[in-house]
Amino acid sequence: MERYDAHTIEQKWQDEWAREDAFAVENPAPGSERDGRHFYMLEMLPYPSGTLHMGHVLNYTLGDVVTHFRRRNGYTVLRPMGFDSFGLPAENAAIKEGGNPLEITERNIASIENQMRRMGWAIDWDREVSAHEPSYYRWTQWLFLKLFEHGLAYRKEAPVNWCPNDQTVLSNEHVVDGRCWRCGAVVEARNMEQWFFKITAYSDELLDDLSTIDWPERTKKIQRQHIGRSEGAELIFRLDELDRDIPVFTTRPDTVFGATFFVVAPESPLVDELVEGTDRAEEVRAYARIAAARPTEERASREKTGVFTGRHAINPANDERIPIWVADYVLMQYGTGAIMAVPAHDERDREFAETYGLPIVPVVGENGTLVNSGRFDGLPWREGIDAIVAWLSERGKGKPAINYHLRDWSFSRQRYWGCPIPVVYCDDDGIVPVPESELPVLLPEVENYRPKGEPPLAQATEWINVPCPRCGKPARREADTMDTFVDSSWYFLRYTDPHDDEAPFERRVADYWMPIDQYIGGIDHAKGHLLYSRFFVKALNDLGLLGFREPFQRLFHQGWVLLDGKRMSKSQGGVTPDELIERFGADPIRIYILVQGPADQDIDWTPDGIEATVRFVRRFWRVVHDAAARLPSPEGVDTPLARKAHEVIARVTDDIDRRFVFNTPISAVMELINELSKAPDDPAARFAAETAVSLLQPYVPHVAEELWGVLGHSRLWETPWPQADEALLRHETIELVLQVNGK
RNA sequence: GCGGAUGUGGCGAAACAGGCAAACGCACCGGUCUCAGAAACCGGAGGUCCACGACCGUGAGGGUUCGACUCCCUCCAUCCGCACCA
Repeated sequence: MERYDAHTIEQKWQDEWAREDAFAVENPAPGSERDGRHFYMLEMLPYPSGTLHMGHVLNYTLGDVVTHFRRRNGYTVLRPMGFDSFGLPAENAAIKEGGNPLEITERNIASIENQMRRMGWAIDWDREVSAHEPSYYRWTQWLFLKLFEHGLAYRKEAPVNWCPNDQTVLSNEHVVDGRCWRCGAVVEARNMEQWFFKITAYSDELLDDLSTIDWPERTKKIQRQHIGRSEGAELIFRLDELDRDIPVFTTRPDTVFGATFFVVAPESPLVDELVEGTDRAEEVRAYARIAAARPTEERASREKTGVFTGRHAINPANDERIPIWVADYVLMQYGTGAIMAVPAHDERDREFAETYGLPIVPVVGENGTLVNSGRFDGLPWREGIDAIVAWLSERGKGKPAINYHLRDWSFSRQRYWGCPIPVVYCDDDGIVPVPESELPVLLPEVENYRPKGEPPLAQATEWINVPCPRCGKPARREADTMDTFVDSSWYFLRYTDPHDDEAPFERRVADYWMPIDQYIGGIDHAKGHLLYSRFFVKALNDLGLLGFREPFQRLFHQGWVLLDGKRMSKSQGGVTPDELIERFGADPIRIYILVQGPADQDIDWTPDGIEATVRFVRRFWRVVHDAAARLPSPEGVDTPLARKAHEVIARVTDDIDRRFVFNTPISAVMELINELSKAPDDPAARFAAETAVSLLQPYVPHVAEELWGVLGHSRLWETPWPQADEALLRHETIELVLQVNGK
């Protein structure tokens, strides 16, 4: 028996799989129907920082086990890989260390690819794509143009987060406690023209279709909460002095009789209109300017402030004149940017009313019925909602309405390393799309990646100055680039048809593979990537480019790998996958990362654990070699060891297939190995060894393949999955448990 | 404040549809082998006690049941998400 040498074995089989292109799959011939024997397995694609980390190892090993399991159960499995290769980190590295983002990115990709091969993951490398390659982002631009054409991408002025130190706009995710995540400077609010995708056009559908997909309930909850649909009414408040109506949204129209004042958001255009030409104009405008500039985080944490405008509105329910205030606790982005304040029944309104001495009139009594509400007194407040809306509606002063928290997706970034937005600004023609035939708009080389009050691309004078595609007069290209989440909102479609140079993908092919049967990735993408991708698929479906409306049929979130209680989202000293492969080999790492506990739960990285796994693999190696020296087991032999083997087949299969758990199968095979080592003379010894090797192959494909050869077989990676014999699953004796008084 | 998840030996965990709690593994203890150590192998182990056995044990308390880690109710603790959304 040779010594178990992970590196030799792993290299040997990785070379073999690469030579055979063992995990590549063909696209269907025209006319093929999706037949239920096809499986699209996908894990979220990595961002190419310098190296993989243990979280990646868990993510992709999980997907790998599923891939092998499905393949050996007769499925054709599409399991591609690519890189989310645009984005800030490469650009920042270039600013900091010199070099350019392209070189840094491509160096990192090469390094990660190498690590992925060394992990032995069964990937179809023929379909590899990277977001920064012109052959990919050409189609990102093409899809943008389609969305623009249909009004789903648009440009408007909106408040953004501005870092005065880095001289750039930050996404909401990059503002931490009101500060820039990189330099720590306090972020300012600024109004800027930005590009948006009209994701809000799909609010209801994004909400409703959650019931059609097999996702963890907590993820659906996060999306539901993020979309934040609330039903209520729009009520009209009359402003006699200006001969004008102001609508407000409320979820509690039953409390309208208690609306004792009215509040407008500081950034509302209404503010100017209200105070124009009055003696309060200066004071109110000064307040509004300061309050509006304050970041939302700060606004929420400090005491509410406000100022009286001198104007009054008419409460539509009781015709009372109520004062109009401007206050920082009212948000412009939600509803109409103005509210009716009901201090008796809303905490925020109460706080404000108490601070400024405004009247508080209760309109819902202790028993939940309406009071001080005229003809509606005595009605339970829930019934009051419909009754009052109907009554106001008859008088033209209100109607039922629905509001959402979800806002349109701002996707323009004032940074360099991203997909150029293919439009040109012309003085005469306005925003002009770049003609399809001129795609891709290539990202040009620039001198300096650091933005200085304008995006780096604005410095690329030769690139930015072009004739208008429509009239030919001098015009300028868009200098903003796209958020990287745009790239990752459709990559799974490109995988289905990665070499297509006529279209982003052929609809027939995309429809064949999609939707993804099993998607695996972190829950941190619950309301970002996972929502954006759903929006993209729905929009592209509406454009006739796809035949389905949800991208990810089943979703699973792996847990985090923790070191000293902290997430290993970065490579950490001593425990990078590279170093671990070098010390222990890929197979022990693969098994370790899954045996620790349920895959959707966080696991602690411990050095002891990996040592134990190495010991187990050596033991596995030895016990199987011993069994290989035995005579082949007779077909259908019925011994305790044979029955154990069949029981373990049934358990492992059920665990992976139905339960989607990956730790207990390893325990089950360990039990089988233990029993085999205790009963080496059992006639089923060889069968038990074959079963153990076969069942463990998805976890440790290299050593399993080698041992399969030792047992006299070949090509385990395409050998059908073992079947449990029902006859041998029955226990020969029935245990009769008698209990008396529960004992 | 709103929403969600989790709580089982010294540790990671298992027990899937209510049926012998702690499988499998770590750490630990003992033994074999060895000059010695490592490795490997064999064995032990929830707690308490009058120890052949008995009792207690799944965050706490109650309930349903012949029987509860599992189902129901009330708490407690920890973690996560959202949060001036009218």
